[in-house]
Amino acid sequence: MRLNMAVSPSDHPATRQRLLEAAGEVFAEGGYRATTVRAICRHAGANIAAVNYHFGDKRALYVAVVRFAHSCAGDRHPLDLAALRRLRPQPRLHAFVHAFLMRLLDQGRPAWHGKLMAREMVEPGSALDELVEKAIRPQYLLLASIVTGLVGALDEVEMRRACTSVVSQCLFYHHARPVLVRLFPALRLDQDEIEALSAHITAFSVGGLRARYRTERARRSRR
Amino acid sequence: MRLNMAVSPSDHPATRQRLLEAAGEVFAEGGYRATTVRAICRHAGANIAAVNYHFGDKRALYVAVVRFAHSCAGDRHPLDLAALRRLRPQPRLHAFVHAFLMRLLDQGRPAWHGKLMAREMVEPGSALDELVEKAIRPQYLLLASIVTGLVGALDEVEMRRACTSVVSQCLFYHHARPVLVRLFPALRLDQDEIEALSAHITAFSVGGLRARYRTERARRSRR
Amino acid sequence: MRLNMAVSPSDHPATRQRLLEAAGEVFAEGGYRATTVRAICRHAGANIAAVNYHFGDKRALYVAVVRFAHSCAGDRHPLDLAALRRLRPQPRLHAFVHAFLMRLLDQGRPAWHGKLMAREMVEPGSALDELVEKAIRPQYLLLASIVTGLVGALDEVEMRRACTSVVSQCLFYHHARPVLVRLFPALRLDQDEIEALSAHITAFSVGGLRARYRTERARRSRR
Amino acid sequence: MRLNMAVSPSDHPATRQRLLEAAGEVFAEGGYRATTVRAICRHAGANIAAVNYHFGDKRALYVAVVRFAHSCAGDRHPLDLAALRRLRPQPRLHAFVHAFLMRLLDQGRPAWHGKLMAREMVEPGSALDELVEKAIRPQYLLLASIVTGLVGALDEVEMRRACTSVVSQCLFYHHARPVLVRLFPALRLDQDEIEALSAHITAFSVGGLRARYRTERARRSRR
DNA sequence: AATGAATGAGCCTTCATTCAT
DNA sequence: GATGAATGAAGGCTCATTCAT
Repeated sequence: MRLNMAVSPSDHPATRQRLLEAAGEVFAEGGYRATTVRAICRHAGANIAAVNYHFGDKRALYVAVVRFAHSCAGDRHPLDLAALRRLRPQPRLHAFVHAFLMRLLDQGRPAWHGKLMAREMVEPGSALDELVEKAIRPQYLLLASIVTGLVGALDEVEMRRACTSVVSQCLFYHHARPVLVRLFPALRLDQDEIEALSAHITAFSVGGLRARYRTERARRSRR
Repeated sequence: MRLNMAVSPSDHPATRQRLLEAAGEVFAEGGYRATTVRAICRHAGANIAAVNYHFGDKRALYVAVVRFAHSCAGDRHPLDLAALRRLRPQPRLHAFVHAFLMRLLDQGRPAWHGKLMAREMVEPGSALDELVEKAIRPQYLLLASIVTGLVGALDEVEMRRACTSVVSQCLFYHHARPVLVRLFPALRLDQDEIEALSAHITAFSVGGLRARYRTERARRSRR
Repeated sequence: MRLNMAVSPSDHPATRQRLLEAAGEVFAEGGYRATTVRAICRHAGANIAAVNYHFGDKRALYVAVVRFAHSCAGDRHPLDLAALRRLRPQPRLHAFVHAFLMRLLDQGRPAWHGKLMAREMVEPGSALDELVEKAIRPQYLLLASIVTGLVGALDEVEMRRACTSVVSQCLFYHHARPVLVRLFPALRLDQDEIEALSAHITAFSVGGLRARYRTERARRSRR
Repeated sequence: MRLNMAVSPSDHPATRQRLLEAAGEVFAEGGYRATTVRAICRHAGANIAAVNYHFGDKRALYVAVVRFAHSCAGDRHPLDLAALRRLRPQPRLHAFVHAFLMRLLDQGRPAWHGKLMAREMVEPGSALDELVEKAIRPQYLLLASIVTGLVGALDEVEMRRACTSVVSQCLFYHHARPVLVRLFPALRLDQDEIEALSAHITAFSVGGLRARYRTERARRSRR
């Protein structure tokens, strides 16, 4: 009887936390609308009223899930900014692309973070504003600095086009996965493919950027 | 006399057709799940039972809509294959990219074809298999031939990577539009931007493809 | 098979109507909050979704019920205004009080009209504004004219006090019925009691009004 | 040692008491059904389980509240029976009416006693039987004695009618307040109006009672 | 004595679907 | 061929209540 002092917080992981993880998975799988709180609760082994008790309502739970996903975004595939800075421009872009793809395509658990965010991008569900400012814009600025390192400074419009050209190649493998699976039945998005893909996207992008933007000045400053 | 065998589909402006168009718009806007048959029928000026009468159920209507969208895919922004073939490789890619972007971003009505297909790619709804074979694979093969024209023959894996790198840059502007709107409040995806974007994506892609794939053999065969 | 041509509109009284009547009874019995649409539908022999189909939602049904109750308010105990005008002041008040009590206390069916309105007065449920303007104010103006006939013209404030003194005696038998049946177990609010009550309230009120308001001028004008 | 037997109810400012007061206010405001135990506990600054802990369940709390309201009924507007007896009949009725109105309409806090009882009269909630015997019948008997002082002895039936005619005029201002507010937007039930109303109801009632009941015998006995 | 977490019944509403003309 | 009415399954949410400290 006295033994359960330290038990409940550890083996009964707070229900709230279980709810958060379960909701993450289910939301990532089916989207906001198609997901029922009943399914989430069943998945979390919790009562139907638990989500209302802990989060207020379905929408608030969703926002909490997105926030949570972002909060532990770099846990598995962190980007060491200091190390990044020590690399030369092209390897730097490679590191960025690689980490990006890993976060999106990693099948390990919890693998729903990337999926959830990608989904939120396509069909915004009241958490996108925050996500953009806290998670996406910093990544954009990081990529922009890498691009500047490669081809020199660009004005705002061109920088936007340059960065989207890079980033879209990564996200596509997530967004269009259902199509890719059907179009290329042989495709396996395993670790090897991620490596090859990182190399491809990096080389393709560097080639594209240089062809489009590298001026004499930039070329000289590279030497 | 039973004369109405062939009459009703012609004299009444085809409730069935109106349903199809209305459903296309609404599905494209909100997705399968979020769209109600009531909304479709209201939009089409038809009775609530019309969907089930003409198509059996909601899912069958959806499949019919996707099929219909494909059947008139090239109506507004057709790709003249013969004309395409007369162009040199880079302008040929530009024509492809331009038509692709137009189909996705054109705000005119009925502009739901591209939107619907893009959506179906992200969240497959039982019509994707057919869509892939009838609409997407032909486009892929066309693009592959254009790429071959630019950098010579590639093996299956590299061709897949090359084509996705091109196509992803176009689709991204549709898939990630909610993010882009927030990230770049000044962005307007109007006709001018579509022109600039076509040029950018073409130049970027040609640069990327050449940097990555152009061999001596390909260079020579280009002369 | 051909026999049911005229059946459905008559023995299947429009569902909507059955819903209206059932809702009237149940709302009158338990109030807006305590009443469930399930109970209403069960009572009406209709499906749970019927109220949504015919009225939109619970609140709209409630408003429709109040409106309906008012629309057939005078069906059972109408006040013949022309006949009223031919009476002398005191009998005129008696007629008013009598009709008022009948409407409130009549046990016949549908007897929920009065109950519903009395309830709406105590605990307003989004239909009171309309009820006041369409049903209550006209009655108030009628009573005011009767009072004027008895004691001469009064200013607005005194007229309000005079009329409420009269009307409250009637409504009390409805509002406080639960108390009355406990306080006076012998009390039966049958037809006889209603008659006696009408006489009592009339005499009491005329006495009260005259004691309080009758001036010399009014007394003279009465002759 | 188990010293806390008699301690806890005294040193902690009686959660139970705070609960009782909070419940009184909230019940009086919204009625039994519409009031949630959560709202009560929040209002009392107590835990959600406190109600069930201290009272068993919601209904038991309600009964306790009604009982409590009655137990301190005369705290704010007491009727000094001895002083009452020294007054002449009409001032005695005035004092009764005035105290009654004050209890019902006083906006001060805690003013929920009268409101709660008035509500319980309209919609009995399992505490009415006790309320009638302990609180209402004594008041009725007191009023009956005042009426007897005014017009002499009456039989049970007439006494009931006489007293309800008086009392209904007071309660009406509580029961029908929502209607009155809409019907007479200028009406303010402040202290001044309560004074004027007491005078009006007293004069009206005395006039009514005398007109209806004063016999020669009663007139003589008054001298 | 008192609490925060958890429960499950039940409510209103929505939806795709079917029925009976 | 086409319709308005009706259906029942489910969904999100609220609430009084109980459990385990």
